Amino acid sequence: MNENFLHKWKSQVKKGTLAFIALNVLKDHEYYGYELIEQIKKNTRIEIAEGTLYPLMNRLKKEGLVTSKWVEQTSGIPRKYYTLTNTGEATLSEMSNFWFDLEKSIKRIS
Amino acid sequence: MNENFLHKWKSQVKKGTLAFIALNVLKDHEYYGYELIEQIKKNTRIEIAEGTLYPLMNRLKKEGLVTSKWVEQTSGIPRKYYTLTNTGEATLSEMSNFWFDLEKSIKRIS
DNA sequence: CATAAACACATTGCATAACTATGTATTTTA
DNA sequence: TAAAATACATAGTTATGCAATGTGTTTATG
Repeated sequence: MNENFLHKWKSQVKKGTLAFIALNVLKDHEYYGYELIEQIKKNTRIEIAEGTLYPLMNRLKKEGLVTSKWVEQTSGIPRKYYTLTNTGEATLSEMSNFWFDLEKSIKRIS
Repeated sequence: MNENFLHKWKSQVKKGTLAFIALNVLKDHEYYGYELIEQIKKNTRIEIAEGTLYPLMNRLKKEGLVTSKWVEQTSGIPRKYYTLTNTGEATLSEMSNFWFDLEKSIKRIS
């Protein structure tokens, strides 16, 4: 029923949500980009395209919410690991407040 | 803490969410635009600018999720009332599934 | 009584972010 | 030896929230 609208809508809902999810996953563990995609898929069944994740992580880095470091591998391509900063943790906390308020509001009307 | 990022982020989260909220509010009651803004504010504390709501309702109408009818007032400007269509109800139901799945996923990682 | 605020509709232009497509390069599997 | 998986990245398209602006009516207020 209105498959096209639903498809577009789901993509719109991901705006902002993906940043929130990525920060949450990085909260208690550091991951490199490709691994983050897998972790998010495993934990939330949400599939993030690489073309979505890498620009997202660059934005989060630019905003000072995460830092990154290159880690050379004994074999293969070096991996870029992301860690939450203090600002990142504080910001995530505020994001959680907003998110759970929104949840409650939506439960109230649905 | 990163007030600017938070501001932008909240605006991004609203993308898609506002359509979901508007449809939910229209589920058991028909409202006109200006009234919808008030109802949403009252029930969710979320403030939608008029420049956000009117284009949103036009999109929902174009997608066939709502219909609208002008109602003349004995005094004052005529009001445009919105009603959910059958397609709108069915689509809202699918949106709810996606939303509550997303909620659960985020609870799992936060 | 005049003026501001609230009511009620609408559009334009900007900023942001997800997604598709594409690209590079290495390693593993079939 | 070719394909798939790993691992990074960017460019262009598309959708939507929001500020600014516009029109016109009704109600409150000083």
